[in-house]
Amino acid sequence: MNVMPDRDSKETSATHGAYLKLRELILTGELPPGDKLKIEQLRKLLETGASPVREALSLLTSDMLVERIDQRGFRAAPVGKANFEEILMLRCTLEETALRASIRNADAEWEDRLVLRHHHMQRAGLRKAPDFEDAHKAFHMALLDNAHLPMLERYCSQLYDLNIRYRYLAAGGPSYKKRDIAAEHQNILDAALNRDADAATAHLIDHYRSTGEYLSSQMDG
Amino acid sequence: MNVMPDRDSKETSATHGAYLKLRELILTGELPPGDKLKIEQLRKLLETGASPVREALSLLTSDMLVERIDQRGFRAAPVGKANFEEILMLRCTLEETALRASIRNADAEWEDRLVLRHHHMQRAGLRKAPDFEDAHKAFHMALLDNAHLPMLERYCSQLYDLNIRYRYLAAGGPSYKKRDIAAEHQNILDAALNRDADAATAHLIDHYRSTGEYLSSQMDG
DNA sequence: ATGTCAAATAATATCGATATTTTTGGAGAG
DNA sequence: CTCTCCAAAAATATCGATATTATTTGACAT
Repeated sequence: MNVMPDRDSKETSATHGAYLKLRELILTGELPPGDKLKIEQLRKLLETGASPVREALSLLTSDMLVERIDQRGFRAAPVGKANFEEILMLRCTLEETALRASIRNADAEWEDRLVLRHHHMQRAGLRKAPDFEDAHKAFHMALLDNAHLPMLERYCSQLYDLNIRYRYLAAGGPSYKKRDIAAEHQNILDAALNRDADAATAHLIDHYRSTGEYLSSQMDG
Repeated sequence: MNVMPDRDSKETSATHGAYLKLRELILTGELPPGDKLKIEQLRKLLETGASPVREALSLLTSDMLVERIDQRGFRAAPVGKANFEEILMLRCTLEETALRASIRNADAEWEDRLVLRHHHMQRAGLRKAPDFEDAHKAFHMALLDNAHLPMLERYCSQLYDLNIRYRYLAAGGPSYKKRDIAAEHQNILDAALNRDADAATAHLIDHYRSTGEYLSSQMDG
């Protein structure tokens, strides 16, 4: 009658599962940019039907990680220097807007959230934990989420993910230079807690520009 | 060698057809905000199968016109004053960025395109043609497309569509005050042709803010 | 009356199979 | 030897049906 004693705590949807798995594969470069994504091949890889795979791919086009060519299937989104630089530029513009709005709405709960996220990120970083990537994103998104601007947050989250992809492609992993990144994060955090919007955005943008230049130099030119 | 006297502009895909039709229905308010979008109901309305409907709805979530609730189907995205104001703010920020980049790349071909789009929009407006809406969007997008920043263009296009929706919801049609809108468009065009980025963005933002305030006043508060 | 629970109903998510379309490979003509 | 065209193969898009999950209904006890 039924299949398994399934643990109800988790998300039980073939489509959503396929979405998360495919997203991971594309972000890490295991499905390389420009590659044709054949339904049958993915169906076997993810051990599910064709319908969930198709829907997951459709959802990934929203995130600009997959391109859909009508009547000709799907492919992993291509990469390039121009694309990378557009992402960098948009992140600077949009995250500055979001961060300033967040600081404008600053309150005690937000500060608590920031401190906590920062702490978790530090812990994960020191232990080289595999969830450092998640903690890093959580900290950055926490900086922005007090703006209460859901569409802007969505854009920033999308762009963040697209940027992760370039990090993996450039370095083969999340092991980009961790030297003074801790200090940069600390500067952003301190400025945000001081509610100094100018300093916070300056530090944030410097943070992006410096890692951006490092990645950009590694690309083709 | 070739196929048929069939125009290549014709899109032969049930999914894409359903996408265009559903998009239209949501933008014009025929499928009202918050409404549950039942597959079976849409399947009959669009005279197609369930798979194309599902995929079209998935694609519309990218455009933020449809919300997907896992295991509980789809619904037309809700509306609200906060949402409208976020759209307005994002449009001002993003279109300013794009317009400045467009002007930075200004050349003769772009100027020609602008003049042409503006002319077509005027013609359609005077004749109250039903394609004024399309011509209006084409003019506004032409202002931005010389930036050669595809993601930014995509965001602007999405936000433009979301704004159309509020116009229809507020007025029951595209008949918002046409009084001095022609003059506003002329000002934007002239400034762009003069490659005066400051003036062009100022006029563009004024244009959005004034129609924005009109719509905002009509909403709930 | 009212709140709870289980059966009935309705809708979604998924599967397997088929129809269409694109791509591939090779034979024949120039 | 190259190009064109047609048949074979592969892949996509779509359909119809089923299994799963959410929602409603109504009986029953409090």
